[in-house]
Order: sequence, then structure tokens, then C-alpha cells
Amino acid sequence: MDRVDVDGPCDQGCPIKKTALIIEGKWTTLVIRELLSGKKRYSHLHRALQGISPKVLSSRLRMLEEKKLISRTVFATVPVTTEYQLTELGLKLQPVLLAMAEFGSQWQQH
Amino acid sequence: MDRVDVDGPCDQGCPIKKTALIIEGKWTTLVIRELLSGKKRYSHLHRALQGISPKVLSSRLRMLEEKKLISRTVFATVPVTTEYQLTELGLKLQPVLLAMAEFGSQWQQH
DNA sequence: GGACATAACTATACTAAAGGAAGTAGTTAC
DNA sequence: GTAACTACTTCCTTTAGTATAGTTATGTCC
Repeated sequence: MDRVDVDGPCDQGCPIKKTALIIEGKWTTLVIRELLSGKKRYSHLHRALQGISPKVLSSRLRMLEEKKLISRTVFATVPVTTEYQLTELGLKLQPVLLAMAEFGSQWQQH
Repeated sequence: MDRVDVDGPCDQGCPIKKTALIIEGKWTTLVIRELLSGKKRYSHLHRALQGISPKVLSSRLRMLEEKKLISRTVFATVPVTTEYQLTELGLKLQPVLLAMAEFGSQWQQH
């Protein structure tokens, strides 16, 4: 049997929920934040996001790539390097991150 | 022993990270979305957010209350009812949710 | 006066996701 | 041949989230 309407009243396709499904995981917004300032390599991201495990980093990158928010380019350098970059679609997350930054800077820990 | 500086280069007090720490858990943004349209009771939230477990709902509400983003008022009705409402501080999350809604409505599932 | 209902939870058992340590593959420098 | 570098993967433990049953304090129904 199909699950027909699992969501609440205003939830069929609620746009906030759609976005939440992307960014709700740990580290996701910080990966995107790093990429807002331009293309970055795996090792740069790993160093910049101190504390992230390679497992979580690569799974986040794969998830964002699947959702067409970032692109992955491999270069045949020695050793090979990989560059990640926000797509046009991914760049549309910038206002979300900016709003988060605005809130965060107003918010003194209580 | 104290953990002294776990964060990366630009991370000591990165405002995006601060906001991410609040909203990164599952359901958190949807709880806030419900409260944006005014004060709500526990049972309303539970019905509106179909699929949320009472354990997660109450832990989210307690977390948001601790962080002074929502307030909790108990009424001596029969049976007692509880109302949750965004504080002035919590209302400042509105632009974040609006940006998320804007992105979500542009984003057709791939 | 015992059964049932309601609101707002808490408790318990289980599963999925995240974290930490270590290892892998290909290549080049020493 | 050994070490180093990049970009990962694998294995195992810990934490987060799900599903559902139970609790407390009333009050109504019969």
C-alpha cells in the first residue's frame, strides 16, 4: 500500500521542509559556507572544518552532489585532486546562510 | 580536562555555526515554523507535525526554551494546557525561515 | 463509584545516523 | 623499498531519533 499523505496540514511540499531536509544534518551548512567563497578541494574542506570526520565530509559532499547543489571535478594531477564547487542552484542557498549569519551575530549565548 | 578550541580557523564564534547549532536537529525548523503564526499548544504541534514523536517534540521545545527562543506558559485548565510562543529573540529567526521557504519553492526535486 | 477521556508529557526498547581510529590506492620523491 | 600525499573506505562505538506504551491529574458518563 502507498503512503499517500504523511505530512501535516500545510506540509504537502512545504518549502521550508524541503530546505530543512537538505541542511538539517550536522556539518551541512558549514560545508556550504566554505564553498560560498569559491571552489575548494577535499583536503581544504577537511582542514577548514576542524573536527569533521572524513566519512561525514565525503557523505555530505556526495549528498549535495546528488541534489545538484555542488559539482565535483577531478584533476589528473599528482596526486589527483578533487574540487568541489557550488552550482548555480547551490548558490541560491546564500540568502539562507546570510540570514543565519545575521541571526547568529545578534545572538549572544545564554 | 577542558576542550579549549575545537573550532577551525574562521570558526571561533562563526555566526553561521551558532545558528546551525540551534536548527540542525531534525524537526527543529518545523517546530519554529508552526510557532511563527502565533502561540500554539503542545497537542496542536503534535498534530501539525505529523510523524514527530512526543520525545523529540518535548526535547525540542525544552531546548528552544533553554535558549530563550520560545516561552512556555501553563494554564490551570482541566486538564492543564501548555502554550508555547516565540520570544522576541525567537522571532528573529523569521528571516532564516523565509529564506529557506524562498529556496525551497525554487527547488524542484531532482 | 468504576470506566473512560483528555493534555502533556515520561519511559522503554529499538533502529538509524554520526563520530573515531585505522586502513586503502595510486603515484612520486628520496 | 620506504615514506609521504590526496581522497577516500571500513569497522566499531556512541548518540540521535522512532514507535509505542505508560503516567498524572483532573472531570464526565452511567
